[in-house]
Amino acid sequence: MDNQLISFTEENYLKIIYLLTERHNGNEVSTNQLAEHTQTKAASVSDMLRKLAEKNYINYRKYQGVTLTAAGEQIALGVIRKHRLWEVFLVEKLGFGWDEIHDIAEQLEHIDSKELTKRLDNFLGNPQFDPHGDPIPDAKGKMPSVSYLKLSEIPLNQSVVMMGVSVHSPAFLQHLDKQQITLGCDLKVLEISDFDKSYSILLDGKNTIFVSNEVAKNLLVSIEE
Amino acid sequence: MDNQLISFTEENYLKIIYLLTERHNGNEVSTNQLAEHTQTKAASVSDMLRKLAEKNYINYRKYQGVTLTAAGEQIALGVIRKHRLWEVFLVEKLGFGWDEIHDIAEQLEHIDSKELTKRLDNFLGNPQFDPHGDPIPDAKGKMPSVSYLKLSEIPLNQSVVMMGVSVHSPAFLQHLDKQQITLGCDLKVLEISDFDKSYSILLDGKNTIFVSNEVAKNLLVSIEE
DNA sequence: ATATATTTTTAGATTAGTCTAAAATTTTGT
DNA sequence: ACAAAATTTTAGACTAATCTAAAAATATAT
Repeated sequence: MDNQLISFTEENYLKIIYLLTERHNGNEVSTNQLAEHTQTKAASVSDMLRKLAEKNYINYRKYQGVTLTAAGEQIALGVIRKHRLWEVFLVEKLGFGWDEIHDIAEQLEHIDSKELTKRLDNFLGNPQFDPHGDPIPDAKGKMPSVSYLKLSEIPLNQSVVMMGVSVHSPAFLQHLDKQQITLGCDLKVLEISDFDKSYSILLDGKNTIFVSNEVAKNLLVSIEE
Repeated sequence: MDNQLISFTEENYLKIIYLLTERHNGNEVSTNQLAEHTQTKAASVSDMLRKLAEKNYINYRKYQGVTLTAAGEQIALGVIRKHRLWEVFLVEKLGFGWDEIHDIAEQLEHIDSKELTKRLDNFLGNPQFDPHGDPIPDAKGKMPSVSYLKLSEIPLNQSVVMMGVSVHSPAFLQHLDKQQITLGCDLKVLEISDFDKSYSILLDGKNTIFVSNEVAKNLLVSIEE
């Protein structure tokens, strides 16, 4: 519709490069990492990197990994914007669980229509965050600023609000559902076991729940003002 | 998601074969017709027909055109169902005009998730017709029965209700908008000009409007009970 | 520091979907 | 009915995205 210059596949690579670069605090992304996340082989990734570099979407020095150029980042942010808006739609309007939406949003993120994205954004009330707490870039690609901390870095007895998750696997999200841990809930770490580093947590000031260290590391929270 | 056996492109061919067969009252669709509607060349269509026939989605006798098998029809109906449901979404929920939605729905119709389609259908109130008046097949592929007549076939002074359009081009739909002809409005043909076969029509019992024969042929109506 | 292991790139193939040009078949007009 | 016109299919080629296997570059470990 709006643009035939970039393929579905190229969009995917740029999105993944963006997300992995972010995860690595701006450091280059390697060929093997991309192969893993694109579900292809390293050889295929190399080919695609050559192509994306030719189109000036990435900075690529052979054997040294890649980062996005400004042009590539804009495309990635557009895809991520659509992905996260559709996730809001799926949860808020269609009643999907946060563990069920990723694969559908992976498809919807490639629908090409500026007007659709704009109207969808409005229909949803211009949300700033998706159902996993991830920030939604605006139409110009600007991300809402976030400063989440891992629950595992919070001192004992400090009340915090649950803001997001750093893992999106259905298994993890379903585990949180079972424990009634949801975005916006109140958490206070009462104790960390010497034995297995598991956490005793006061949930919403009412119930005490127990979570593993693995869970605590992947809960993103912020301190109440 | 639900099925990787059929490509985006194959789905498109099956959908187009369905719609053209319907338009020709069940008669075979020719290679050239398909080439025109798929925006490809006849040679490409021949290749694809061989492939679709191998997969038993179409009945294909060389040089004789094609019809869908039961399997092919089910796939086509699924795509058409999604296309029309998304069109309802775009108009009813996002406020698009009926002239703006086709190209977006062409993309959305290939999103693969049974659960999404089911929830979308519910969210929209299980509509039976899309914004152009076309019937929406149900989850099993059953079409609501329709018996529309062309306005050009209706006797003078017979009141009818506007039910659909047989052309979906933005230009035609915008023309109807300008004349305030919308689905559900009341139409009565007062006179047909001997000179140019243009129609004088009483709209909603209030205003007299004039439409060309070309327009009258593409307005689908039904007689009020 | 250099041999070994790992990672990345290149070379050469494959598949899906498309194309042009030419051959085959069907339709049409007299 | 048959020559000319139109349609459809086949043959051979191209592009995008992928693969395996082998070569090249980089990283690691004693």
